[in-house]
Amino acid sequence: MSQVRPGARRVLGATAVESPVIQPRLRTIPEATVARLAVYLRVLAGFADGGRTTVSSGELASAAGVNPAGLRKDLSHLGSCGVRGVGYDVRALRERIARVLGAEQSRACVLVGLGNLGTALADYAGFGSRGFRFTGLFDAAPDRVGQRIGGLPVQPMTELEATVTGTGVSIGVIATPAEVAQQICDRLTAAGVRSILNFAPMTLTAPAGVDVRQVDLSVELQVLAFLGQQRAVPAGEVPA
Amino acid sequence: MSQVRPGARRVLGATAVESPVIQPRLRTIPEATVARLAVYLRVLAGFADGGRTTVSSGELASAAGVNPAGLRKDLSHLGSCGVRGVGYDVRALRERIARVLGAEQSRACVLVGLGNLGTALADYAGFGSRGFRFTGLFDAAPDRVGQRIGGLPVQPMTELEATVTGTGVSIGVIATPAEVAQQICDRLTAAGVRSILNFAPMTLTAPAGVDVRQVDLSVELQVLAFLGQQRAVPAGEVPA
DNA sequence: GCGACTTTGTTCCTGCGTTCACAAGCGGCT
DNA sequence: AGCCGCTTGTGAACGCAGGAACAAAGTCGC
Repeated sequence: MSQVRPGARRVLGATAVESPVIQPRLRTIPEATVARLAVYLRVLAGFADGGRTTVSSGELASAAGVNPAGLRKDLSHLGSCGVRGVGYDVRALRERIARVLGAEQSRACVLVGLGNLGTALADYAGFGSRGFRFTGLFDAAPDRVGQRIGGLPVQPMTELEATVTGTGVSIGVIATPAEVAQQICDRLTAAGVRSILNFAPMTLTAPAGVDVRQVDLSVELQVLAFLGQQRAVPAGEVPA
Repeated sequence: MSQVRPGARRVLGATAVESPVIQPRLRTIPEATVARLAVYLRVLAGFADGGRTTVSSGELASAAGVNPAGLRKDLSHLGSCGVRGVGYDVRALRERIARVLGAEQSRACVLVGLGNLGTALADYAGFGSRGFRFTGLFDAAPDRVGQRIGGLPVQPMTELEATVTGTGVSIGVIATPAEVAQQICDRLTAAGVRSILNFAPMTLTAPAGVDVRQVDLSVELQVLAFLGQQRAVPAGEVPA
């Protein structure tokens, strides 16, 4: 099971400018760990809803689909938070992870492109409960402008820059056709957006200092198809 | 990229049951390479549409957003296909990658759950052009049954097993609410589906031999938010 | 025909991620 | 109060991925 993973395997965090006296703790968290922390957060919400107050690493790992030892190592990156012999306090761990991921504060996002996928994203309840809120929806089609999706009106593309600079947007989401994705990316970065999530099947180029994450839904399907094919013909060579 | 993926970094392919005489070539392809091959395939389609007949590793790597050396290493997994001093033949390389990924043959898929996201997936043109076709759309809501989406009628859940066994479905896509995702997964696996792509924010458990890939859209956003936060406060410690 | 340039394919190496295994610490029971 | 069992946290080893550098090979120009 993999979360989309065609990504840079770079190590996150500060560039090791550590003052050795003040900061004995490591300040870098691997990207793979960050992605799993988000999953743990979701699983912990389920445990909390079920009334659990403590969980062991084994239970949590099972629910998240990972190795218990790896889960403990992931959690060790944010300091000791568990009690030996007992486990982890659900509430405290949730807050700790949320704080590290920055999910405690609401982050303003804009969404460009409200076709089927964009509409699904705007309506997706999972974003709001995880600290994200859309402050602007934009589309180039005149007949989409003015529609309300998820309680927010769709605005024309001309308003993009004003909304970005006016509402302190930190993340831009692109769900447009591939042909215009690069152009949207340019406008977003020019307006000051430094984090972009791209759903268009197109490799974006952005200035240094801008983080771009690519989600290509068909890539996931193709990896799955490869796995299935490999399983079907385990010893067969690719025909000439 | 990462597409989302906090995932197993397992090596795909046969379990090294190689007959040393017949098969001198390695039979395993790393999962990360498979994901990138799918991206190369998309980029190559763009070059072909532009009339190009040959490309160098540098051009291809630039268009795909990867390192040229890494690209050549990826391609070396499927045998020498380039000409030194010239580059790669666009057409031949496309066919080679498509064959390795199994994208040359049309694969039957079923899609369960036609909310906003499911509808977006059913309409997504990128699937059809990459060797995937939906042979069944299913939803539990009576008012959705009978609607035509992407030329296909939505069927009631009761028809799921019959369609799976009748049309030789190899991949099941789940886009339902999280509460029923596990139940759908159980029905799909019971009906013989051995590859599942899950968009519900819920960790699925499946029998051994079934490949499950998880795509959680909010995980991507949270990784992006973490990157942005890390950049904003490079020296700040998490407050107590 | 020959030399030089271009580009591939491979090899080495460094670093990260994952896993296993064990020591340390805490609660409960007697 | 002391012991036992359970769970965390960490240290070490292993395997994989990514990057750089180099040799092989083919083409273009003279």
